[in-house]
Amino acid sequence: MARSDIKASRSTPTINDVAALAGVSKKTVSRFINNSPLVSERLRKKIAAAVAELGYVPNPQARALALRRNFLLALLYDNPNGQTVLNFQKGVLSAIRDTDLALAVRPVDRRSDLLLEDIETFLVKQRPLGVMLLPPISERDDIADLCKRLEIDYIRVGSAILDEDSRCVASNDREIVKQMIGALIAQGHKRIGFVRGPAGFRSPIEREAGFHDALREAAVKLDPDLVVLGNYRFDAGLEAGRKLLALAQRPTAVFASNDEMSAGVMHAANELAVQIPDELAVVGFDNSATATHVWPALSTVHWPIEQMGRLAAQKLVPGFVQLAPDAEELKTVIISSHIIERKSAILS
Amino acid sequence: MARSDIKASRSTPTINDVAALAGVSKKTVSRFINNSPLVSERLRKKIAAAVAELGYVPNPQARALALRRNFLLALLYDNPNGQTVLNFQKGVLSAIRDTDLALAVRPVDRRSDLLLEDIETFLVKQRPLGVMLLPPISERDDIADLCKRLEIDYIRVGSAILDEDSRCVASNDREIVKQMIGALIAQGHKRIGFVRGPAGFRSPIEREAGFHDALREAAVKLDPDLVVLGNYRFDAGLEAGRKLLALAQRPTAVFASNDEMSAGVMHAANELAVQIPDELAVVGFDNSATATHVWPALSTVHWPIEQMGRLAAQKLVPGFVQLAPDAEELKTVIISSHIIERKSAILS
DNA sequence: TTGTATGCGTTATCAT
DNA sequence: ATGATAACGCATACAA
Repeated sequence: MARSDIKASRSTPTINDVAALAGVSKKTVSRFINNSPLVSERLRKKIAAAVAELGYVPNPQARALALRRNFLLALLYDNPNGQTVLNFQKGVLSAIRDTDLALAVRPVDRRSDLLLEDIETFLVKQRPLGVMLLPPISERDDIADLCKRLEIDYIRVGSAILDEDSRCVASNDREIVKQMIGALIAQGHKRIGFVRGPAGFRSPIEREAGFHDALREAAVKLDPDLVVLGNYRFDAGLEAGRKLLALAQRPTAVFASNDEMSAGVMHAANELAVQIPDELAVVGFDNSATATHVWPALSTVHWPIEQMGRLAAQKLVPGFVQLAPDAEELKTVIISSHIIERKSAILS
Repeated sequence: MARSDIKASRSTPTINDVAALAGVSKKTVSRFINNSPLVSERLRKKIAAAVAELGYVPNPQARALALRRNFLLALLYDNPNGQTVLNFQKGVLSAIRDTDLALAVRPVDRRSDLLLEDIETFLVKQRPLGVMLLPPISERDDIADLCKRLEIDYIRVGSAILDEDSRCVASNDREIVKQMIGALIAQGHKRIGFVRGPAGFRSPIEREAGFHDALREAAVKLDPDLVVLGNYRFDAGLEAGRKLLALAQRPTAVFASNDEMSAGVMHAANELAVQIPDELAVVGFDNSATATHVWPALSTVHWPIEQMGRLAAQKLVPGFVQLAPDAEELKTVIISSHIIERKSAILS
């Protein structure tokens, strides 16, 4: 091995070893590593050979110290639907696969008084290249401002455009819900129940707006009794279903603002032996695993959260993604959802 | 502000600033930071005051460089059930909350030829304090050996003890499945279908062993037709259910090795209008979200994967966990599952 | 118990 | 285009 005549570096080779073997300075090797154009083709080759021979891998900790920045993407969320986090995470990871980047996940508590301090501590410590904010905390301007102050890039993810285009990834919830409700109306439904998401957040608002849009467009009048509040959890869906099915004039269809609540609505129907979809059509939103597990399988909106994760990562660190998407793609802000028809509601 | 008379450090304060303000050397501050006993009470107070005044936070990147070790826990997994990863992750995060530690997640592909190189590259780059291996890759000795060679602590998580006590966290799958099947037998079931997990892994083996144990103990003879192979996914459960229900002598109960497959079995029953639990009792394993979403709600084994995550983190970095568990607790290896009775099978 | 000098592996500055 | 030298912020070895 030629290694021995260099420096007897038993441990992992450093930039110095590469420089010595290639007969150049550290800085030149550094330039090579960072793809600087300021390296002649001749030296480039020599260095490449040295790197290969030594099996040199740049030390990210040292780079982090020198650059005051870690090769890390951070994912901040406040415990929304577990599937949401997981699927988003999956998208991010697929984007940074074969990359020097790592993903750090960080759950936070939006109800804590120390939320901002918490996040600041985390960001100051980890100094990630960028931060991805999942709903509902993506809606908070103070968190975005904090990132700006700390000079850390961020992407806000949501059901609507929450920031300038380069800083956000969104889905078209309002439009797709309008389409879904429209499909229900086209099937003859006139009394459509709507199980809303929790108050104070954007996605429930967007989805409800789509509901209203559809009714308005079809000139179906809104019965306030048919709109009930939920919190995106199964039990809320169950309660809402019971309430809706106890109405003197039952709805013939119910849209729940996410799949988990849809499952609750279906349970309520099962309790009363109300047949789905014959006596009650049920549709949801997310297309989570639950959607296929319930019986009958749930007709729902496919929320492209995984793709949103991939896009978020790509927009955050365009230079790093392997399959460098073309500039056009990086300008994308909205990823469209689509409707999936299964058995819980006939839509076409 | 006294800050100005120190060094006009506009940016984030470093250990030097603290040393200057407290009138001590860097090293003493370093000792203070690392809770060294070699610091007098007098200096300790002065330094604490300086730290507080400056709002000093040690730079983890610098520490990482000096210590050749990152303040990071890594979670390695090969795409098992999404819920599993998520719940485990949740447990880990709850353990390292309010800690300097961060969690990096890393999915790998166990079928790739480059699996080991992939993991090595990741570990060499990130240099985490420790790595947690989820099943099924936790079962691979070559990965454990790699960690040893790289001198990175690891914890193997599984359905059985896979390594020395200090290096693993396990659940008692065999025992709990035996109990579950026993409960079914006690309810009078004699023909019990068993949907197995994928071949080549440990958890399916353990769970099937529990099944056999129970039959043997109750002197119920095993009908090979009642054991069918699955792969932990919904479709496999559906297929298995169809197969079992097509048998001349139908089973009166079915155990599926995870909830997702149980949901599939329930679909098969629904297709044939076989009533659950009256005509067919169905039980699962995991107690995932799906278990409550299906109708009737699934009686299942609660697999304490979140607690396992917490314990894994605690065992990996006992010095870091906030709520320092007593030594006794850290010796724990097996976290017991328990049975949850819902509506899909009467168990008591 | 406390301090000094040096190292960790990289990048930035400013020469040449 | 290339290189010498000084950061980056902390920890370790060794003195005192």
